[in-house]
Amino acid sequence: MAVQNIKFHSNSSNLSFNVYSQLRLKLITGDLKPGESLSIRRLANEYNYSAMPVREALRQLSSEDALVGVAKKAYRVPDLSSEEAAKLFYVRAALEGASAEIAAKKVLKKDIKYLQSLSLSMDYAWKKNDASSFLEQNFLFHSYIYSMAQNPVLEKMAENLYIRTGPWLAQGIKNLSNSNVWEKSHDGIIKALSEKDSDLARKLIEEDSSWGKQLYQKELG
Amino acid sequence: MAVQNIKFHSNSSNLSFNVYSQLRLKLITGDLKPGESLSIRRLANEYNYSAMPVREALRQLSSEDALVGVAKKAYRVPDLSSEEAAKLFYVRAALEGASAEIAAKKVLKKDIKYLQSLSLSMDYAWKKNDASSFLEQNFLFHSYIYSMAQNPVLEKMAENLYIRTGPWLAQGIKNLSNSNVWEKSHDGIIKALSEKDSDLARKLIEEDSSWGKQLYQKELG
DNA sequence: ATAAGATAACTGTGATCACAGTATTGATTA
DNA sequence: TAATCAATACTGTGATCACAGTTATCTTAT
Repeated sequence: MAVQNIKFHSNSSNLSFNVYSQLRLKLITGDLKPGESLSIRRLANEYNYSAMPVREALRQLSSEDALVGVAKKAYRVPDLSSEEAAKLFYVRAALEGASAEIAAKKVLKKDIKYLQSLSLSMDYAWKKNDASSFLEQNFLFHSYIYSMAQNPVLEKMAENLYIRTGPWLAQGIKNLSNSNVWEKSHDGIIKALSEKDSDLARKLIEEDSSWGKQLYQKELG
Repeated sequence: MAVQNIKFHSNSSNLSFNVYSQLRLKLITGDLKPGESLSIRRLANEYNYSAMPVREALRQLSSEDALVGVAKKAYRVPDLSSEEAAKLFYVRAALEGASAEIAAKKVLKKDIKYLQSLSLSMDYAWKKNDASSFLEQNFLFHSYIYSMAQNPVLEKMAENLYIRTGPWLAQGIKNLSNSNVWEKSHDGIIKALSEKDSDLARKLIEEDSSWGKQLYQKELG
């Protein structure tokens, strides 16, 4: 299961955590679209769980602002304004840049190898037009760079921001997957990291974040 | 009730949110000490609520890493190592600095007035040796600066980091409240803000964060 | 007196029900 | 035909129970 690839944040052996992980993945791969509404009972039926785990998963996601849940209305995927999304991408770029800068100073050979393999898989997925797989591995790529900085605080925040930008990034990607805007910018990032060029790594990662932002804005017209 | 002064993050009219807010305040004011364990049923009895709202509040706090909750063991206030705490203070200082820099460019007269009133109250609380009130208003001071940057993403992250450093800051303050290390550093911050000196505001806020860090480290020595 | 083991008192988790708001549907009326 | 209002089907929230794992206590044996 692809879900197993996503790194754990807390205890695994909970049903709540299962649901939480699966929903997170759906946000990343674009299975959940901005504005879409989620109901506890509906998801419980769908996954064949009881209401309780779903309920806790939704609450957790909404406390992370990955979903919005007000009063007694259904939970929803946030439907951000253009400015709100821009702020999200802005902060994400800042934290990603910081992570990459630190990561470049600590990088090991095995890190480079892993990132290269992810980049290859992404290329493959792109050519196959498998947006879902492409997006999941894009997350893994970025997430791994966060983890390289070895600052759990930074890492969790960056991941959270990625999740929140996920649905918009996905929407952008899926609408453009036939044209070839995907310029393997990750290869440049890997090169900068392997050469321990921290300034360049920061710059390129920030650009990569902005790329998602531009895709989203192009979407708006 | 003092709790009402703390700004809302999500829906208010929930029992869960009440509990959440009260616990958050207790983390800030040092009513909850590092390593202390919290139980759902115990808190439910204490607050005269049912288990459900407490349960959701605890889960939310632990998803924000303000508490830790693993497997089927009791929730606990994190008992961070010196390095972990340092990382926390480091990231907090970075985000606070960014907030202050932006805030300095958008500051209004009413903002200055409010911050001054908080600074006065803090001074009063300090002289009265009322650590709890001092700490609560310190949070409000910092929190208000986050909000001035008008970036909800940044704001929430900074607040989260403040909550997480809360118990250590509180411990540091309470053990030193008779000596007068409190140098009204906030007045300098207010001055920098009112003069729209964004670089200085960033620098002073970062120092203020570090102050808490030093208090904590002195504690360890 | 001390260590080992069983028992009892805790812990979070999952399941299910009743309730009160919210949204949608459909009928009724002008 | 279109608008208004009642009824119905939804929503999250709160309460309560059973369960299984964890921690503490107390007894028992050496």
